[in-house]
Amino acid sequence: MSTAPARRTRAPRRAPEERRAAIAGAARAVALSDGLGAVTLRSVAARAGVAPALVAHYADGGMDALVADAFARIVGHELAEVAALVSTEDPRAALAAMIRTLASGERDEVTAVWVEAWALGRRNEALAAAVRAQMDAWQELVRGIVEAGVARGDFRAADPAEAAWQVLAMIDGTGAQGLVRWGSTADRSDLLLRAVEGMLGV
Amino acid sequence: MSTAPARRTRAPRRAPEERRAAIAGAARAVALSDGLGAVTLRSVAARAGVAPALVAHYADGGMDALVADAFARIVGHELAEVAALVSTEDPRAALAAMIRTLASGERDEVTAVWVEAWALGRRNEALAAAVRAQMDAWQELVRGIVEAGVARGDFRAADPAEAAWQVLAMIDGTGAQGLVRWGSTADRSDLLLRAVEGMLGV
DNA sequence: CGTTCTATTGATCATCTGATCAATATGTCG
DNA sequence: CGACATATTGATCAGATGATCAATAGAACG
Repeated sequence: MSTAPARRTRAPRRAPEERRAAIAGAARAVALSDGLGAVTLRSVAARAGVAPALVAHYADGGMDALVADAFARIVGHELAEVAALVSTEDPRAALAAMIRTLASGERDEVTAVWVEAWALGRRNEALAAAVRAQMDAWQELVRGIVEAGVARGDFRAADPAEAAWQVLAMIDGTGAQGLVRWGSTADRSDLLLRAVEGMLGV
Repeated sequence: MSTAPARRTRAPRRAPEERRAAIAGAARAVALSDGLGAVTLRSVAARAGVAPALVAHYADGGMDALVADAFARIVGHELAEVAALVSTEDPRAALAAMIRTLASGERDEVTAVWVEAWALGRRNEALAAAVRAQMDAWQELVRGIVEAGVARGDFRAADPAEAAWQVLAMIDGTGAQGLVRWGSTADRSDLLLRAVEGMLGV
């Protein structure tokens, strides 16, 4: 039965920056597949093919910082993706494209990361700071869309900054609900798009 | 310095149902003050003034079930409170009162419990079931208000059931954001009320 | 080749988790 | 008062967590 405890061969020696990046990438992968709460010294080490002590060695601010970094990388990547998707479109189409992408159901892992970040952020100050930063970045993106829409007369919003927060709250709330309720996919995007367009007076 | 490890006197013998209720109450208290994730065998035992083994003895479905029960009690209590607050008012006032209450900032602990429940619900099926049940109950309450408002001509909503989900998503999303962003209180209620009234065409 | 630097590791620690079980203490009933 | 039923407990287990430190191994350089 070869109950071999999966002996690991010694990891090849790497330049510190390279190893650091590999570990950060492993943390990101663990967070996406098993959740932010599963980002532990040992799980990250296993994913990176490295001894747990090495992860501790490179995690300067402790595991809290590594978790915060994994969150920032995941969400930052998603933001960049959506920003690229949205940049060329006119405001209404951009809003619809963004919502369709975010609620498509393939992003459940990212949504779960967001929800876990809000929860864990209460006990992990580094994570809380990262969450605030990413929320600000998202709000900026949405505000830009709203402002463009208002300028064009497509949207109606007295305060685009406030409207952006409202849109994000709607997106996040729907996503959180979907985590426990609708298994994976779903056409939550319709529900969501109608609500947001209602809020923006489309 | 009396580093006395706080020796506990033996807990007085109680009727099983009474003890069961006391333990459930302790779990509720721990969840409210330290979060759902802090509801552990030992923390609940300490709060109840009882040996950890006794908590395990009375937690029939394991700690998962105890956590789910604590969640259901907390959220169910809040629902009953809000339902009572809202029952006599006309729809517009009821909606405003509900939102003012929920976003008042004194409910941050309950909001945190919701967010943690969404996160933990992915690994705790009993909790996930409780979350679904409470979401349904809330949706029913909101739907009632929306329907009354539509009947009266105060609100405009093609599908009150869908509108209720949208209102809840907005409330939940705003609450989740507030957990990490705005320290405790805040006049999120204004932001929230304006958004919801916009959605309902007030 | 031999030396040096350092990336990597195994071992270990203290602490936490949920859980089980025999032993004990307490209340009740005959 | 004595015996029974059972609520309660201490001890203990296996597993997981973050973290530290001396020892090791590998590569680069003289």
